[in-house]
Amino acid sequence: MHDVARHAGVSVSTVSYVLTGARPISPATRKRVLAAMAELDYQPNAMARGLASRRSRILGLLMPMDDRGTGATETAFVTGAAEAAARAAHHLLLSPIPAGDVDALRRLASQRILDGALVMEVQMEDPRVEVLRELGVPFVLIGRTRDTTGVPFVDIDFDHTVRGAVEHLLDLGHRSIVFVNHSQEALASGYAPALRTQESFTTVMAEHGLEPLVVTAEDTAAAGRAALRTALVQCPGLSAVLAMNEHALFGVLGELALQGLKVPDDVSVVSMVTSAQVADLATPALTTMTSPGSTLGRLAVEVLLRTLEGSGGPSHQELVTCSLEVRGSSGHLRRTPERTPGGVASR
Amino acid sequence: MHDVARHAGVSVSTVSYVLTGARPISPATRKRVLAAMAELDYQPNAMARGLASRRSRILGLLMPMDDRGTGATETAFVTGAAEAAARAAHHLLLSPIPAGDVDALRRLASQRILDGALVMEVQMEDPRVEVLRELGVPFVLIGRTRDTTGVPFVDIDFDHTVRGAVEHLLDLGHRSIVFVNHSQEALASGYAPALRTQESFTTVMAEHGLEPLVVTAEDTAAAGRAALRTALVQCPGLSAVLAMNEHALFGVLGELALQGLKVPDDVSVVSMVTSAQVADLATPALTTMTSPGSTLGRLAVEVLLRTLEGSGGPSHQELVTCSLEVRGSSGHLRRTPERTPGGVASR
DNA sequence: ATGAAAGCGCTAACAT
DNA sequence: ATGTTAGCGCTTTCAT
Repeated sequence: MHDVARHAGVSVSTVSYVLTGARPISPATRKRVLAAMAELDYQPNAMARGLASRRSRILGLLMPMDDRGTGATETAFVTGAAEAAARAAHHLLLSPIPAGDVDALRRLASQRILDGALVMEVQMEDPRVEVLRELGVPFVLIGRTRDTTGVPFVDIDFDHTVRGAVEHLLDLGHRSIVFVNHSQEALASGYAPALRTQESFTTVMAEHGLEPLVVTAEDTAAAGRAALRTALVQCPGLSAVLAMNEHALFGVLGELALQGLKVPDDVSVVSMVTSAQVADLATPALTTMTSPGSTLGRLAVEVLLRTLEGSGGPSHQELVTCSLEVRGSSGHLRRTPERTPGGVASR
Repeated sequence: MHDVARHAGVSVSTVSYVLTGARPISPATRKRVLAAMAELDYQPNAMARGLASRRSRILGLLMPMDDRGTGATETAFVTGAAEAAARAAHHLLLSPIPAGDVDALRRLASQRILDGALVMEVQMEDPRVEVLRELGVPFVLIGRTRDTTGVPFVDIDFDHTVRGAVEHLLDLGHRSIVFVNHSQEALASGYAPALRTQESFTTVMAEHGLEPLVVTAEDTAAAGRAALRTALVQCPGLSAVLAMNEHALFGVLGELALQGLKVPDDVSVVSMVTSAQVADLATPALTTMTSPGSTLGRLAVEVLLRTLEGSGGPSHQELVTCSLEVRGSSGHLRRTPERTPGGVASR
């Protein structure tokens, strides 16, 4: 920077000010400085800037890496966030700290390496909120806690998503709908998307005077197969599956085929918060409430950066909707076949 | 840090030295300093350390986010790398810079924010190698270029992977094997895994005196379906599919079902460099050459950190194998049915 | 509109 | 084994 200043015949502070834009510089000198920078291939040292300005230009992406958070939907968040950060000349620091490891987060946040944080895999009661607040690290949740007063977040509108899916199935004439959710443990641990969708499902079904059948499953195909068998026992007349668990859903599809039940002729299937990529893997392709993809990540970064700028205003809260994309896995209710519970469909 | 020093009755440099371990400290004073740190909840300022030591303790994860690089296998790399970095008290900075954007990489590397870089989505001729070398940023490739002399890397042993898969199919009696690869464009752009596996496949088949049938497909189910139809036209007696393209493979599976061909009774299927998670999505579950998961990412970080420590030695190069996991999608050759090319199997 | 200089919070010589 | 101090390369008052 010293060299650039000499090269342009100005002081170092002037060079700094054309870099930061923190005070007006005459067009003439600015041009000379810029030229000198280009000439010398000058790039400001990030650590020095960070130390002097107390702004690292680094955003933390708090992404617990339990395998649940690792689908195509989450990857899209990351992609969106990374690109938005890059556009704003910021960096993204990926931290795999588990949601419950308060000490590790405290250590990270105390290092003053982050200007702000994006919190993924948010739980209903998430201890990270309190830690970040206490340590004065601005943050935006990708997801939301149970109590969202004063907490900035962007999240999927799960209620809207469930309603869209259920109404699609109702429109097709289905009345016996089973909801395949994540595992009991996921629910117990406060995994918000599972809890919220389940509650919405119960509510919506009740609104239509229908019985809300719910089964839970680990995120594996085997668990999905078992879940479908359970569902068929509890409701032999089952004509539609609504899933909040992609991995289990592929097991459900396999089990349906095994039982001789055709999709969508015998059973309609809708997968919620699912990417087009994943929808495409099944045959027929899955009707989905399509996850917002990179939008959510981008949005989160934009909200966070706005918070860092000025603000003081009310914390930004925003719900993004999933949109219904009808593919081959859902269709009109055809018939209500007699079925042997838990066995092969009678012919 | 000043406060900690006073609290412990020592100088700031002593505090610094217990932090860095750069010179011996008597057990007694070290204990006092540590106690003072704990007492005051002291955490060293990362920017200040970075500036003074010229070591940011940040590793760059250069991960171009074209959608190809976004499967479960790549996610596992990231997980492994993140955890290894955390264990070594380092951070991971996620950069989505495309492999071809030399300027953006130059800008990033010149900021001296990275102690080193992990390079993902490596191309056969990758311009990033030259840039990083020129700017003096140590790096390890996850993948490898065509010419690997003097370039540190960790990669999958694709030749071993292809041999394992082909030999499994040969053992089962299959002779008519089609290789479903990534798209023509991916090959043309120098996507190394696609090029290497295809070459190995051709070689191995030739070694056994067999015709190497190869079809390419975009990473979509639709392309996979089309690819299978093409393959059946070119080789109606086809009894096995070997895939290097997960997305297309699910299309292949769908098309096989449509054509009335059962897996594995009529056609055996093996997917290469595939995670158990993805293998499980299909019914029956896919026989795979299972990708090394988080190992590769962890290894890359360890190699990079070792390079940063001392080094000077020969650049570390390591190939990790995929191991055969036989699931339900592969079985003994049963028969060679007469088939109507491109149509439904005759019965 | 520009310059001079005092830090930012550490590390690492150079001391003893 | 510990202390003293000069930077690290910037930003940002306080000047003019």
